[in-house]
Amino acid sequence: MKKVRTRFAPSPTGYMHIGNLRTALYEYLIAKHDNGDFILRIEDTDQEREVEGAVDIIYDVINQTGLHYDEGPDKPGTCGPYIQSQRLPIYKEYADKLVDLGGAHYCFCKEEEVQAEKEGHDLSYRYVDPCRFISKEEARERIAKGEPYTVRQTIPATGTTSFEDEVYGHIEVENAQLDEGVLLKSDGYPTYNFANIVDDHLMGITHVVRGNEYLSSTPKYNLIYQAFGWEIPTYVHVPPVMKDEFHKLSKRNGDASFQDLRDKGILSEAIINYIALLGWSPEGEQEIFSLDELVKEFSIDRISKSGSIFDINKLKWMNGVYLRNKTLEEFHELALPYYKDIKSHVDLMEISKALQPRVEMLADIPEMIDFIDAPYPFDASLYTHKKMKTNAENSLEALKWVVDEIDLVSDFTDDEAFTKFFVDLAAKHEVKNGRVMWPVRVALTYKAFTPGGAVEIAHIIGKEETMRRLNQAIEDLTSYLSEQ
RNA sequence: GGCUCGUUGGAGAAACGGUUAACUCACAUGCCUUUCACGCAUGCAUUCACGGGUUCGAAUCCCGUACGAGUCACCA
Repeated sequence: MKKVRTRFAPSPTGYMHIGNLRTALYEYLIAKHDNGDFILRIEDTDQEREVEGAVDIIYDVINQTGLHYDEGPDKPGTCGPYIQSQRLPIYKEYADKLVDLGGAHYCFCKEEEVQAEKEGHDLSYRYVDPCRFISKEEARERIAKGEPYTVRQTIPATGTTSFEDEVYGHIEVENAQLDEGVLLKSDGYPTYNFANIVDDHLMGITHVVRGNEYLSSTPKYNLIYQAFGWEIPTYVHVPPVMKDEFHKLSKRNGDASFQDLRDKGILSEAIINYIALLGWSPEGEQEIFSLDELVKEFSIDRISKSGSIFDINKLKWMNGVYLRNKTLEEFHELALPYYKDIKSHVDLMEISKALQPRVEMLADIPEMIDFIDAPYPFDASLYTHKKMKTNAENSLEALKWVVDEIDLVSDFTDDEAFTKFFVDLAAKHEVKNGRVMWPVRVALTYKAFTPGGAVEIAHIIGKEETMRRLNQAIEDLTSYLSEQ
C-alpha cells in the first residue's frame, strides 16, 4: 500500500475561511490517520488576486491549529519548490508534452474575442476553439515568431468520462459538457486546472481532497491524467460549509474567518473540533475531540454529502466546554488580556474564578465585569424579584440589616464565613437567604446578571467599595420610596 | 438553460431493509441555588421534501416531481 499523501493547496488571497480551514483539516486528518504525509503548497498562479501577507496568514493559522505539514515552502521535501510561481518551467515543459500527447493544443485566440463570441450566445453555448485545427508545425512557427498564445485542453467531442469519488460515488459526465479550458495562460502561468494536476502527480499526492464545486470539472482533470498516462488519485470531494440554507460561507459576505473567531476569544482547539463535525460525524457519541483524537477517529466514509450550516451557537457552547476544562490558572492566563480596562485594584484571580464556569467567548468578558469599577445606574425595578420574594421596600430593610451588622465580617475574602454571615442574618430575621442576598447583589451592581453572587462580588470589589455601594443604595432606595 | 450533486426536527447529525427515528446545540419546563451560569432531569420529528413503485416489511432500494446548491473564466 502506497503511503498516503495529501496536500493543502490554498491560494494566498486573504484571510483563512472556515471552509478552507475545514478542507485543510480533513486533508491533514486523512493523511495522519494513516501515518501519511501532509503537504503545504501555495497556489499563487493568479497574480491579479494575490494579496500581500496572505501567505503569512496561512502559516499563522497552521501554527495556531497544529495542522503541521511534513513538506512545504519552508520545509523542503523531495518535490519542491512548493510555491507554484516558482515552478513555471515545470508547467511549460508538461504543457508542451501534453500537446504532443494530444491532450492539449496551442491557442492564439484573444481573450476578448472569446468573450465576445460567448456573449452573443446563451449559457448553453460551448466555445469551439478554431485553433485546435492548426497544425503543430504551424503553431510552433507562430510561437517562435513571438505571437502570444495559450495552451488549451483538447477534449473529445463525444463519449463520456467518469470517476469514482470516495464521498459522492460514481460521477459521469458527457465530454460534450466539458469546456476546453486554458491550461497555460499567455503570461506563462498555469491555471489551477493544470498546475493542480501536474503538482499533485509530481508530489505523489494520493488523495485529492477539495470542495464539491470541483465535482463536475473533475472528469476534465481525469482526461489530462489519462493523456499523460498518470495514475488517477483517490478523490474526496467534501460538501460546502454554509452560512444559511442558501449561501456558502464566504468572506465576500463578511462571514467569519478563522481570525475573526479567534478575535472573539474562541480557542483554536474549539474551532478545529467544531468544524471537524461540520460535514463529518464520528462513530460514537463523543463530540469533544482533540486533534490527536480526531486523527484516530477520522474516516472518509463518514463524510456527508450535503452542506452544513455553520452554527456559531454550537461553537460558542463548545468553546465554553473547552474553557471549563482548563485549569483555573490556564483560564486565568487566557482571560487576563480582557481585564485590561479594569481600573480598580482588585484580585484578578478571583474574577477568573467567578468567570470560568460562565464564559463562552473570552471577548464577552469586558461586558460581564463592567460593574466592577462602578455599578450601573440606580434601578429600583431590579429589587423586585418574585422568586426571592423581594421588592424595593423589603430590600431597603434587608440592606439596613446588612449594614448594621457587617462589622461582624472581618475578612471579605473568606467566602465561607461571609456566606455564613448572610445565612445567619436571614435566619435571625426569619427570611429566606435570597431575601437578603438578592438585594445585596443588586445594590452592588444594578445588573440583572452577574458572574457570581453577593458574596463573590463583595469579595472582588473589596470591603470599602462594598460599603460605599451599600450605603449609596440605601440612600437611593430611601429617596426613591419617599417619592412614591 | 445544459450538466453534476444534494434534501432526516430551528442547527449539526445517527440509522447502512425490520429500533419507541440515537446523540449534541438551541428552545421550554422542573430541580439545585444568593441572580446568571454550571450540573441534573424532563419535554420537543406519529415521521424522514413530495408522489408513485419494489418488498411480508422502506427514512433506508427504484422511478418521477419539487426545491436548493455547484458548474459552464487566461479564479481557484
